[in-house]
Amino acid sequence: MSDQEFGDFYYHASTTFNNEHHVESDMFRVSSADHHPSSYMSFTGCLQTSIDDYGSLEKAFGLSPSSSEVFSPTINQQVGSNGSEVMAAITPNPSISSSSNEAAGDCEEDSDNNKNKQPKESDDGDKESPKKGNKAGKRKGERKQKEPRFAFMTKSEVDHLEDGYRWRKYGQKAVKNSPFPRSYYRCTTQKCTVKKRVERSYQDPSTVITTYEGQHNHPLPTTLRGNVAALLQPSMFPTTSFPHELFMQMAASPHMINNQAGEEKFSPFQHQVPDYGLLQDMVPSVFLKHEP
DNA sequence: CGGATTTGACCTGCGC
DNA sequence: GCGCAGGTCAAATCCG
Repeated sequence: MSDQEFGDFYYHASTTFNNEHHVESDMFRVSSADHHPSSYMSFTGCLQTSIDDYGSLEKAFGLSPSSSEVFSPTINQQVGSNGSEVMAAITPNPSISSSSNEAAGDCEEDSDNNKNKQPKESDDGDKESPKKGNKAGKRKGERKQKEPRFAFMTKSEVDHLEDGYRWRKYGQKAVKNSPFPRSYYRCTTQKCTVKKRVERSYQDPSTVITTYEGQHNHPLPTTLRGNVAALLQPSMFPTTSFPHELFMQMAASPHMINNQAGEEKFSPFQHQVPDYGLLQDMVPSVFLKHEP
């Protein structure tokens, strides 16, 4: 099923479901000498050139130049059955000190993201601003730990792909050098700090780039979508480690189109969502490592 | 009517 | 210091 060369980090895996649905994953490391997370990148399809900096990486993903993400180990997954395609990147512990992505780090220290939401009654006493005070709630000098990030690209006509969780949109911004806006979502579950950003690639408008930040600290909403909820239940994953949880979402989300209402409108493939065993075969072991 | 979305304003960090 | 861009807030609005 796969050939695996973690020596210099090329990974390819392919899996066929029911002789019909074919999934391929590719991952490789650009520079074996570089330990920086950015040394990992997506390969298949989108990258044919050597990428040595964030800029080219962004271009490879069709991101706006300023929306710099540090992509680390990357899966490129292709689901052949319906033409949908997913390419993914994981940032287990981004170490960059990007400014624009500062908010990503907010989640960790404030277990509940209320600090962001209630700046006015914040303890800092800077209530001078009638609208919002220190909305970020960051104390100067404080270094915020960034949440792990997971980004993937999906060929889809809808921006917001259903992934089993409930999200509330809290913002939308125009993206520089891109005609498509970026949308910001937060998990609606209390005390869950997970956020995601959704934007279209300006290079390939048919591609949606979704970036998750943080880890869900709760099971899937039980009211949600029968089989997928069951498939993604933490009981299946006693310790829901972030990467493979999202890989599950990767596997499922391209086929769950914008179904916030909750009813099931899955494509036939959904009923063949791979079980954990299959995923273990599909996903490099590094992605399946459970937290201690 | 309550929850979700929209949207303009505001905040922050970075580069120049 | 200023401008820019990303990210977030929260009032207004929409919708079931």
